[in-house]
Amino acid sequence: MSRQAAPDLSNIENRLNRLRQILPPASYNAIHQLALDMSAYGADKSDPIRELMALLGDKWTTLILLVLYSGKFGSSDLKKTITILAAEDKISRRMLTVKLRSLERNGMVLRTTSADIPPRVDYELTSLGQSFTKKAHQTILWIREHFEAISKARKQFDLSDD
Amino acid sequence: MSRQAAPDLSNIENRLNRLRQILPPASYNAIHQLALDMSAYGADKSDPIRELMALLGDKWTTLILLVLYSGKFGSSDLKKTITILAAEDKISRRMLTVKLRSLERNGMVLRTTSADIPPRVDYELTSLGQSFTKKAHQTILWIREHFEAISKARKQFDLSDD
DNA sequence: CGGTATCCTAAAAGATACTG
DNA sequence: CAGTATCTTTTAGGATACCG
Repeated sequence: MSRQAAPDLSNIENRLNRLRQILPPASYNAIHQLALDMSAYGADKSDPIRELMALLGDKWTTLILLVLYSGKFGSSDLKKTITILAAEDKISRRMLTVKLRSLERNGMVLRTTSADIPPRVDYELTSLGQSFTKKAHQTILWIREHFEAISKARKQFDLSDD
Repeated sequence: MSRQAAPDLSNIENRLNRLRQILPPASYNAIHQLALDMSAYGADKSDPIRELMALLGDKWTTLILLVLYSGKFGSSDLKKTITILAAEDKISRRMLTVKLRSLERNGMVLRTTSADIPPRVDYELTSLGQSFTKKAHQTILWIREHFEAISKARKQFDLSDD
């Protein structure tokens, strides 16, 4: 349970005190550890938690990660494979580059260029990226497993309320 | 390993065939099961996988879920608590409503209104929502645990490239 | 071709005012 | 005060043309 890099402790204490003032004791006790866990979840968009969660939630990143989880890909094959998996919703070259760069910057993807003719660019996951992708995959499998319950809730909501 | 609600099997077969044509056998074999897992990851934005991943990735939903994980909250306390945890970046009433509605529609949140004076509205997680929140929490803890590696990768990237 | 820069559109999030 | 409706701002994503 390493909680390294605990940022700005006095600020956290301050926030915990304010929570204690407004919440009933039961809620406060329940939220105490959570508040510590979330202490890095800040307003700053470049905060790793915010940025990586945003990546997982955007239109393409998760798909890119999952494809790369099956091995090293050249740019062209990567693009084609993603398009097929995404049910023919083509990823633009720009978006592919933008998302790969974010992943590379966060240590998830390794980009290798060869000076051959024609020049070749390959992408693969780092071990960090593989571990991250496993987490994403687990979440997706959870959603698939609960498909039915979710669909049922949607139907109920759409009928009763609107 | 329930894989219920397998959608549009012929379409999946079709896509698998096209993947086999463009990929080297090793990549194709590695991606086979993945392609099945992702077969529901479609262009349709209301697809549960896309929608729920997008929720986890947006600015407020994960925070809302984690707060509600500690119990039932009235709307006002929920708003205050989120603001404190989000380092004083206030959530607007509109965004709180929008995100809670999405969660309610997907079966994650239960909303109860009492006709008292003054009227009171409470939000709490369903058991589905609790399970979903655990997954989100695990991902966040993963990111916290790998904070250092991520920061290091960022510094390296920012130095070398720009 | 792979990547980037520029421009444009669409969607998310915030501000504000209104309703009950 | 809880929620919604409307308007504005910001950002993600796509189209296209250009550079290596």
